[in-house]
Amino acid sequence: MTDNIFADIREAVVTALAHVVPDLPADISARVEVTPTKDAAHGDMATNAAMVASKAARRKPQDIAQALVQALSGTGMIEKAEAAGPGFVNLTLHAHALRAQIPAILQRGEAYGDSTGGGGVRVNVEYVSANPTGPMHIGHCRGAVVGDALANLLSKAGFSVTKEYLINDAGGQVTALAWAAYWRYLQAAGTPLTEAEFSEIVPGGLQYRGEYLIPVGEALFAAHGPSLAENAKPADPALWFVLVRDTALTMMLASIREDLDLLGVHFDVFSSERELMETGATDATIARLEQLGLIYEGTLEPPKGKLPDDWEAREQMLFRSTQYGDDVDRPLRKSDGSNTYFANDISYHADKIKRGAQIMIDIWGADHGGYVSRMKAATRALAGNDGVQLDVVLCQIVKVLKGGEPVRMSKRAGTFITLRDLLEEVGRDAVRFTMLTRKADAQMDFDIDAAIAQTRENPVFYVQYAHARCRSVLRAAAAQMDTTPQALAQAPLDTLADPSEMALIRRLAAWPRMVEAAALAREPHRIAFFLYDLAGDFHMLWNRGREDAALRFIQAERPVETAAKIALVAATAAVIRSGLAVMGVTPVEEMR
RNA sequence: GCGCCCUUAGCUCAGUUGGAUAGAGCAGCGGACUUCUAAUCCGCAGGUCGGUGGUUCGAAUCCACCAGGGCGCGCCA
Repeated sequence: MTDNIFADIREAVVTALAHVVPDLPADISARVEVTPTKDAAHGDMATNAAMVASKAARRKPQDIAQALVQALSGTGMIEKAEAAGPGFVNLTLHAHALRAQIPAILQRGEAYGDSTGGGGVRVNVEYVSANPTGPMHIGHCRGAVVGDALANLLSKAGFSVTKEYLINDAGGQVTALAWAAYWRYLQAAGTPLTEAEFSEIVPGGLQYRGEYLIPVGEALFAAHGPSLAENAKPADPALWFVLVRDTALTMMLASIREDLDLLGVHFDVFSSERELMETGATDATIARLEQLGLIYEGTLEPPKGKLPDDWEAREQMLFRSTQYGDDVDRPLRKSDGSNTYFANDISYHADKIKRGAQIMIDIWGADHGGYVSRMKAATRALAGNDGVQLDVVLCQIVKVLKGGEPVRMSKRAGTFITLRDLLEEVGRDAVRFTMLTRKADAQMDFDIDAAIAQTRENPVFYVQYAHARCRSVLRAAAAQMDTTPQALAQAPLDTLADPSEMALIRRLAAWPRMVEAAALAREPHRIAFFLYDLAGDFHMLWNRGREDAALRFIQAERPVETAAKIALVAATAAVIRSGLAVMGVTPVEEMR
């Protein structure tokens, strides 16, 4: 027996199938599925066992189905088995077997649905990894929520999960940040220059013009006075660059961590790209690839179609990613001899493997989609026979709407809506839940009004309301009975028999299976939809109590029935909390 | 030009990894409050799953081609 009633029944089916079809190859029985039925007329569960075994057994699916029906009917939890359609076996469980999930849920509480299926395999989930060059914005937010929920989901599914953030504190963006922070410093020092005049002396021009760097400039001036400039005019970068850069990085990272904290996202590991580079890790990684014969000096074909203005053929160090399924080989060195970002990123992934990751999952923005195949190629090259695997989850763009109109500007950041703006307006729970109401690889419209609306349209509200209703009933019931989980788990449940009660129990029993399937697919949004459906089942049952007094949860004259119903309500609340915990959303006790 | 992602009801989206008659919400129409909060619920109506072929017992799902939308395509990270 496990928490997962589907896994239990599947075991029974596979065992029966082994009797019906001796010598069945293992890969065939691995394909046997036991799934919930869509239609209650088909019983509680259906299995495809007869159909997947048909070819290997050289028997008609219907024949095997008939034999399975014989073998399974009336055994264990199965009350009835029927062959149907092209070879399905529909299973109807004893009602008491389904009801038995309720005490199981009450005993486990939020841990219900925890699985050992992951086998403790070490998974590294890397997400956000925003450049520390400014505040977090809406684009980062989706990746943060999806990554965090996926990491929680994998933990629940029995994987050993590390949550990791890579600080991209190297490269040209950081140089640009230093110059932008230096501009704010000059302003704090009372420079006579205009922004345009300053921009002319900045290599590549002034970037990052948002107001968020003003505190950095002020902090630099407070700490160092006018000493980093010459009469409030730009001084030799040798005098200030490292200091300004590091101050800006430190303050930006602190601000990002504050934002993440407000979002409820916490990492186990922060890795620094610059530290990794300074240890020479990238050169070591390139040397290793060279040993594998995967490095050569060569010239890439120009991209087809419209050429970049400054295109010229150029020989550079290339990685044979085409050997691992990529379209073209990829450069590891720029023309000035420094490493490309790709080279550093290979090295970073090698580092994650070295630290013990068996599965790496990267959460990226959709604009990095073109990068997936080369990084997977690099991982395959590095992993050799160890079988370390890289999965990439791409998060598509989020458009923020308010009153149906796109929202773009942020006062603080200038060009984008910040995470903090959104959190202030919508709140953490609604942001997190709403971000999980779409598949990651589908574009999302985030409507601020819809996210805070208190109607069924808003799944955040609808699920929270269901939980609050559960708690409300439990508070009321506590006046006349012991409502602790331990006490409720002892309640006789035979009186739970109404179709809407049984439908709710079936939904609850499907939760462990949902956790495993969503974790396998790396799709945390499924949790949001499951909870929405579960809330619907509960609201329906609640309202049926208005029409039919026998379905009301608290019935003063009938303590036995009441105890059973309250146990069901408590189990419902526990599963909702279990799901919300994966999503990082706080369950509410009452609506106000 | 090439690669990746997407296309499902009027609108916004699910679809349990290839299963049975494709499901929700909104919008539309009709109902349910003396009650554990009606912020909810029930019913009706709404579909050529972008298109055409293919794979097989079986396709919204897999493959090929086509159309439309998004993202990307050597010294950005």
